[in-house]
Amino acid sequence: MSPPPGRRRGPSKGDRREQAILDTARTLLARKPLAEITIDELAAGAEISRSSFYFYFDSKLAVVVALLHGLAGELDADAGPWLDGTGPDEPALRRSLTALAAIWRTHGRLLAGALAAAPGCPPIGEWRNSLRAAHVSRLAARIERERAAGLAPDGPEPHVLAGMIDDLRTAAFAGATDPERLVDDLVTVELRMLYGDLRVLHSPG
Amino acid sequence: MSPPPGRRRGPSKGDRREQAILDTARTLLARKPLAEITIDELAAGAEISRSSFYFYFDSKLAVVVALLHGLAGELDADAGPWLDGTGPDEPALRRSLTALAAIWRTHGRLLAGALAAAPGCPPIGEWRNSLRAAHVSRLAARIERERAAGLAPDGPEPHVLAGMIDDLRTAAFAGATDPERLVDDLVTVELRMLYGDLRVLHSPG
DNA sequence: AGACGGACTCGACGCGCTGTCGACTTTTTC
DNA sequence: GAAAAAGTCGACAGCGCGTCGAGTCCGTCT
Repeated sequence: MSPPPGRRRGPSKGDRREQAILDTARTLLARKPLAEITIDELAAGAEISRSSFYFYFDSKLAVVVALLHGLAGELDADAGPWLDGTGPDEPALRRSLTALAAIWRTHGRLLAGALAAAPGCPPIGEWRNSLRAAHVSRLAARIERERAAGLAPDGPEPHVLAGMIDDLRTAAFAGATDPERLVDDLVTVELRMLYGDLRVLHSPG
Repeated sequence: MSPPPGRRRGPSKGDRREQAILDTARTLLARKPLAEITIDELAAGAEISRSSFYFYFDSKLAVVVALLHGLAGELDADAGPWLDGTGPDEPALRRSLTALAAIWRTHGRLLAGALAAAPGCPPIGEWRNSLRAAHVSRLAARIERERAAGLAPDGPEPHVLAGMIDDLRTAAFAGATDPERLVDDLVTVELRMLYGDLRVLHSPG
């Protein structure tokens, strides 16, 4: 065949193998948790020997990192209008959370596995931290704006509150079998966390 | 020495060894995460060989389960007044959370390790689930009472909301280096989740 | 053509940790 | 003081990981 005419350099054999490993990982993850997947299986799926696997990736976790990087962009999808907006803009928040739920639906095992492996695997830990930090700092900025404008009540230091919201999302989605069903409740709860005021309630009498 | 006179049956040699394993586990856990602790170390700490360890426990996780059972009681400490009370009783909630924080301070590594091992280790998973279920159902009952009395606004189905609160606590404490410092913020946030009303806010003008 | 080098492949090895087995010693019991 | 129960251990087998060095394939340069 020799290098195809029109374009120089199609994907080399190695590139295709690397892809095959990634694909196999995705396929396996759809079927079982990360912890139960072995390098043998990954290699077998790509039709190479276990030792050849190491030519492409340093470890199973390195595969996960590669997979994760493919998701980095998607994870903020539709979050902009909410994070940059103002006021208890319920529809914007709902759109943001709906997009997140969709990701958790398709990549739940990957995300759950990554989260579980994060302590004890620096690269994954850093990935998680940087994502979390990005979200937290944007949300914290929003909280500050809202408070300064008198739109939101005082409360926990903005970064702390933002962190709690991020944690709540992660915990909720990680534990959910049906992410989309959580969205409405998450919307309500997050808005309360941000804007909820304890009005003194009418005790009976 | 022979069996001591007054009381029948002091702790047998085996009982003491078992204790020694448990103690070693506690000690090691104070120093490093569960995942980095090996059966060898546990056995060495109790001054027996690795194979003798298996006489006492089936696995490292079985030790964790034993440790966990010792905590089962403490984990509800001081939660009664809050869970059985009524209204946004901030002091009661604070006391409950303060007690929880203290447990996370002393047993954080154990709890974090257990949580990480829960998927993939049925006994630990069950332990976690039963604890969670107990808390969730008591809290959900409280939510129902409050709503029926017109003291709390409507919102997510009580069990779902209670679950979110439980998740939030776990995530927050698991990630914290200083659990006690979280208590005040958690109090604020939980009260908002339960009682927070979105009053329509004065837009400027 | 032929030599070179980089991309790629693999079997064999050593390691660390797990869990089991069977034989042995110690302690308890009657 | 003999039988049973409790406790102890070394040796072994298994699994999954990561490494090493030898070998093949393939395009390039001269």
